[in-house]
Amino acid sequence: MKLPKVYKASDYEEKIYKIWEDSGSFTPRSKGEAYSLVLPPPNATGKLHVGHASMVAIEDTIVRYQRMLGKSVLWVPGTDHAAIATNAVVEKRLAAKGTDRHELGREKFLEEVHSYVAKSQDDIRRQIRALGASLDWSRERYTMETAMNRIVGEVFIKMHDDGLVYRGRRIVNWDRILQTTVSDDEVDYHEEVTTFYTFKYGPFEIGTARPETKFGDKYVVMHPDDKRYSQYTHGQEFEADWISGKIRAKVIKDKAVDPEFGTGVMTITPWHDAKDFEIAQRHKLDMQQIIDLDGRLLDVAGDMAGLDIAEARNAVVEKLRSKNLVIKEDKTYRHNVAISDRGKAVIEPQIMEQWFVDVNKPVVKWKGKTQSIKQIMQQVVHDQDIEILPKRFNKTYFHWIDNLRDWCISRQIWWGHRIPAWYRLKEGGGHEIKVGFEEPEGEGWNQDPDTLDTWFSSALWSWSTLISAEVANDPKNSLDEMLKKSPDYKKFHPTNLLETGYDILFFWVARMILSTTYVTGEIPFKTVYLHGLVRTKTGAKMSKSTPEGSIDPLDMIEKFGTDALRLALVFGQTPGSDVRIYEEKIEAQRNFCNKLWNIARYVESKFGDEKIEPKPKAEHTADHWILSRLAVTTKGVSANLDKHQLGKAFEILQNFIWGDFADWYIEVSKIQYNPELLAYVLDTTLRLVHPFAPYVSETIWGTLGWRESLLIEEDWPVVKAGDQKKTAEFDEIVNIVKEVRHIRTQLKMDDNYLYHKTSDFLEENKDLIVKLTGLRGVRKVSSGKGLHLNSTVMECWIDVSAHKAHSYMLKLITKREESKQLVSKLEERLANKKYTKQAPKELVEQTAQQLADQKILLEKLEKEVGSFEGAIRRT
RNA sequence: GGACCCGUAGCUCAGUUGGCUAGAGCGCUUCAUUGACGUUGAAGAGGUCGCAGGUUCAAGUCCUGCCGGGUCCACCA
Repeated sequence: MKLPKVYKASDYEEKIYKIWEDSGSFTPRSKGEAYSLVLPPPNATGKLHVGHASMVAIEDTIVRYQRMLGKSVLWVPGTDHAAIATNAVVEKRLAAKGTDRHELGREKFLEEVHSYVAKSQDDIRRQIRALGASLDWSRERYTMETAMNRIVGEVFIKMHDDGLVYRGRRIVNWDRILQTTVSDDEVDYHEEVTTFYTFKYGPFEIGTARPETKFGDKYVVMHPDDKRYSQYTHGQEFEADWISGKIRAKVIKDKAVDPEFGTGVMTITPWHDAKDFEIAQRHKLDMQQIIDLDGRLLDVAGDMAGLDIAEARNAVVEKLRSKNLVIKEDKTYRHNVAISDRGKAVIEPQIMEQWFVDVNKPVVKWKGKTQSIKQIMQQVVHDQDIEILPKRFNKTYFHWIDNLRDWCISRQIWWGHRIPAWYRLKEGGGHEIKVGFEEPEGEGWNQDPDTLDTWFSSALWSWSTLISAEVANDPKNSLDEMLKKSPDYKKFHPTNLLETGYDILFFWVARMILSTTYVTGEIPFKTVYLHGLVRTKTGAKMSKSTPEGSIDPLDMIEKFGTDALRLALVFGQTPGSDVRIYEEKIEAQRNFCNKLWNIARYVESKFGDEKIEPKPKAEHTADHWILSRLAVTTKGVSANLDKHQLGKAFEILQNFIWGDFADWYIEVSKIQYNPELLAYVLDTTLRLVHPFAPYVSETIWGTLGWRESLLIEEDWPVVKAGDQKKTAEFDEIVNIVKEVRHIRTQLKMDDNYLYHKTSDFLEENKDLIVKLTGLRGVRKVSSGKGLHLNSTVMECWIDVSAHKAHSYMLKLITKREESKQLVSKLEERLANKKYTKQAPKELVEQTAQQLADQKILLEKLEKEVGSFEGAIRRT
């Protein structure tokens, strides 16, 4: 025997992956319809986590299926430079060495990052490979490679030329720890209980949770309709005693103020609050910076200048208290604090000059109309050019776009694509700005030190990965020429599928739609499959900080094998819903792989050295039955894979392999042996299972050696008309055998004879039944009046001792009661005129038929009970 | 404050546009098993489908309200 008794995944996986990769199976074939998708690029310095495993499992399953359908499939690998995250890691390493980026200088710092990335990039590549991902590594890309830099820069320049990218002075989210701006989407809000103060401010009472920002406040704002303050007019000035002494303040009336909240009056701090900024802009008010970029108070704070913002609150309150200006303190006030997603610092809004993408400017051509990128983003999903799975995310998507503001794309970190813009001091003040790769002519130009938001470059991923590096690196090529000169782009774009987590719908998916429609005039992908989060057994999020229940994919691969891990992740997988993963689940799938392995072992042992050609040649009843089941399974698996319902597809397949093939057909084959068909069923099963469990299926395929080619390159099974016929007879056998087993178990009759009313059909299959039930004999009963296969229990007359008969009778009585209930229920239903009139005809007919059948069964049951009662009385 | 999702067996979940006696896997109990199988096979127990109304011949499924759990967005000085 060639196959060992147990499938040990780790003995085969690495070898198999190498065979696949060397064979060129991962690169698209020249023939066939194109099918493409990109791997959402993992962080180049990241470590593989179970989320990656889930992503790869889903995508690889789809990719292998499409490949087996004969398509020319491209799945593009790549890694992401993850600007802020990587920048932070390297800065931390520098700090440990007692230095920092400023001491090192920009160039040295970037060298440091590059070498750090290069080192860890290999790890993630290896780990993705270990998952069995059939990615085309010859086309691997990296978001920070030089070609990408060129593409990203060109897009920036193009957007600038079209007026979509502009330099503006606006309020942005400032992270004081990372020392950079972050986008709205990178800000989280955490609820916090804090003190809400009410202060006396001139003739007013104002409320605030942030006294430490109030130094420069010189406007009080109230709703114009608020009757309590109707004696004050807009623009009216007054004097107030405030933190650093007497100030002159002004009354502003604005509808943004909620009269219900607090006293209905507030002061504003435009420099450090988005809403205040808007009010100030509306009324053209002065704005003053209170807090510097390190989070310290500026000179405006007087003797408190230089104090850290976190420490300033008490000082300010004490000062006001000493002036008797504190009226009320509510210590139970709940509000949300803005926290930076990456740096975990409290976000301090600041007014800064930054680069923005204008989402409302109608300058983009789409389907013959000139529109804003916001409108196009809405339209492509609305028109169903792009389908989002599950559908309910459409609503979330639209809602996000409705609230979308101009996107701040400049970051003050060094690691990233440097902004291709140049500044020069203008005579008489101000700056002159030029946008372009090359330093402009003339003296005194300096390049913008800032870099672009990571998502600005990630947003180009669907098509930038399809542009060949040589074409992109040639400075003569414009963006349009790059697209035209790239055969991969022409063949594979738009991509067919984008598979990613719903948590980055906004970060990435929406922005890909934004950039791609603008630059290429095409949608980036046709279908978006949003998978859920991977959770622990108890439903908690898997995170580094709470490792309880967390699953390390690499450990699991070693312990149970890649296939087992992948199957556990695909099991129950449906778009948009979270999946729980834990060891028992993986172990169960390991057992499934082993089951498959042993099916193959059995078949192989049966064949010995015989050369068998797999053929769908059916001879016996059971043969037709298994062929039919195989056809139904193939149909079901294919249909669900087409719908991206991987969980369902696999469930159908697993039920077939375990329940039909192993438990029934293999058992039957021990009596009625049809080698060609047995081989055929195994051959087809391996094809069906390959997208889900590539390693074990390929290993078996190779060991059996029935065919020259690799399984990965083989064709997906096709269902032929007629494959589904002739199953009724075997279904009967299955039913009878099940029933026989059932009664036998119930009565614990190990050696009793089982008398059958039997027909010629039963007689013909007698050996089979004897074998399958393990019973010693089936005796034909001569008094048989013909066979009623449909009424299950009645098939068996059992000669048993009285107490066994009694328990059997109880069983019969239970059945009879159930049957009675059903009969009366059905009768009632049919007696209902509204039902017979209004329900669909087929349904009524069905019900009538069911009633008739049930009545026959009931009659039989009653007779049977009667005869048993008689029998018991006799003994 | 706005939106979305979920609540079905001890656990994890299926249940299509309302329609046959509400299902699966795991776990548990019992029986069998040296013959492809880290076991596996057969069977059993276990459910007022969160609660209360409504629509309908018919509701786990549709509608309304409530309770409980979760997620996203906005944001209040």
